[in-house]
Amino acid sequence: MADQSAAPRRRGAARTDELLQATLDLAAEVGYAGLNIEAVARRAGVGKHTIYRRWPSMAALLLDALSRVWTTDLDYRDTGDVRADLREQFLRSGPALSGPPVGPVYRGLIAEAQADPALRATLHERFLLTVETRTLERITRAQHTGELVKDANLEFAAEVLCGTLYYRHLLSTRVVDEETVDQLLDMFMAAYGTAGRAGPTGAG
Amino acid sequence: MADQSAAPRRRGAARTDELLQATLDLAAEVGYAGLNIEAVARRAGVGKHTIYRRWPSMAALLLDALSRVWTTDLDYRDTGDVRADLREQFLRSGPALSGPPVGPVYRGLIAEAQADPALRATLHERFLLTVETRTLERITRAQHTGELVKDANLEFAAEVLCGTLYYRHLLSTRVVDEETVDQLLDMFMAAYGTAGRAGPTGAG
DNA sequence: TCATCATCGGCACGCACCGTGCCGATACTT
DNA sequence: AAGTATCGGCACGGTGCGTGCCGATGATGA
Repeated sequence: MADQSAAPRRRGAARTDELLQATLDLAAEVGYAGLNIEAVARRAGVGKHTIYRRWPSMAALLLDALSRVWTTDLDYRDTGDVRADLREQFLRSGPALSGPPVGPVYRGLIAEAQADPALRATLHERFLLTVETRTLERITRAQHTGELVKDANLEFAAEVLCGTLYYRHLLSTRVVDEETVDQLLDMFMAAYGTAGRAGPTGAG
Repeated sequence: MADQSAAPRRRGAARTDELLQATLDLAAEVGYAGLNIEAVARRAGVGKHTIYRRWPSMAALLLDALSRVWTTDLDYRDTGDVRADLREQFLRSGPALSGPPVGPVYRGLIAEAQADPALRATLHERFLLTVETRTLERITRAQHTGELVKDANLEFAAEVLCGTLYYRHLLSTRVVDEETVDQLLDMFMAAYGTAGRAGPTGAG
């Protein structure tokens, strides 16, 4: 409208990128409520067909939009101190997960997933499970270096770590702050850490 | 229609009960998808006004409907063995939480809560927090009897226990089975239990 | 007993969004 | 330059929302 010289009506992949960006922008502005296909089309100055040609549903669009910004360097650092590395990652991912545009999009997907088991599976596989896997990789290395006990079920431990944070973020009204993360890591290290207990080669 | 002698058009509180029951029945049949005010009205043979006069929104109706069946004796037993009592309760509440009619109603509330922060707070306060509080009470008694260490942050421990189960039930595609509960309790007891470590009055 | 009145079920409305079909215009392809 | 796929715009039927109006029905009090 204001500047039509900047809108040469892109096509194909270029339009796809613009649509994903428009979805994220709209989500950041209006939240999940008010986030629907017609709104995205209006926002992007696009016919609804242009969206439906690319994604079969709002959920599919949200999945791609989330992928676009969920490249948040999810890889844990490895300083040799597993607790410090987990702490840094948890504190960093908190605002990223709750704030715009990820928060509203994530909430939208969770909402729609409640009525769609297939979407729930996809959401779990493409995002929740990825976070768990990254966490599992990091704590597995810590197990190899002796920071964590040998016989721990780390797969489940990773689920508890991530699950607790997701529970806070998405289901409760609490915030994930430093105190939360420290308490979570206290519990984690008390359950699985080798410090302050009989070592793997020690007595008992 | 089929038998009008059994439908003497109740009023007031009696109708309210019938509407809540109809909501639960419908939720059990069609799940969260297809659960809306018009469907409840049709199912109950009722005008929409009769529902709107009682509840301002679908979410409010679902909250009351959930309260109606969420009286599932949530009180933990106290056999003196905190792990066994938690195990029993977790295994019992699993099917109750996932299956009909609680599961679909719960999913519906979670879905709507994603677009409504006030509903999210109400949901957390009236249901999630209640479960956490019951758990906290039970493990606090265990702390007093010496089953759990003195300096543990049990409030957070209760959140982790419940949060992990809710994460499984509502966000992941995994099931909460005996193995899950046992792993969760392994972690819990390893982190907070007094068995197998220096006792509160012992050395260290 | 009978009049009164709040509540009831039924119907219809405007609104919004869904997913689809059609149209002429526009940007790429050959 | 000709051909073609994609584009934006518009309109449609369908569905659920929340509200208003209607006559009927069940409770209430004179």
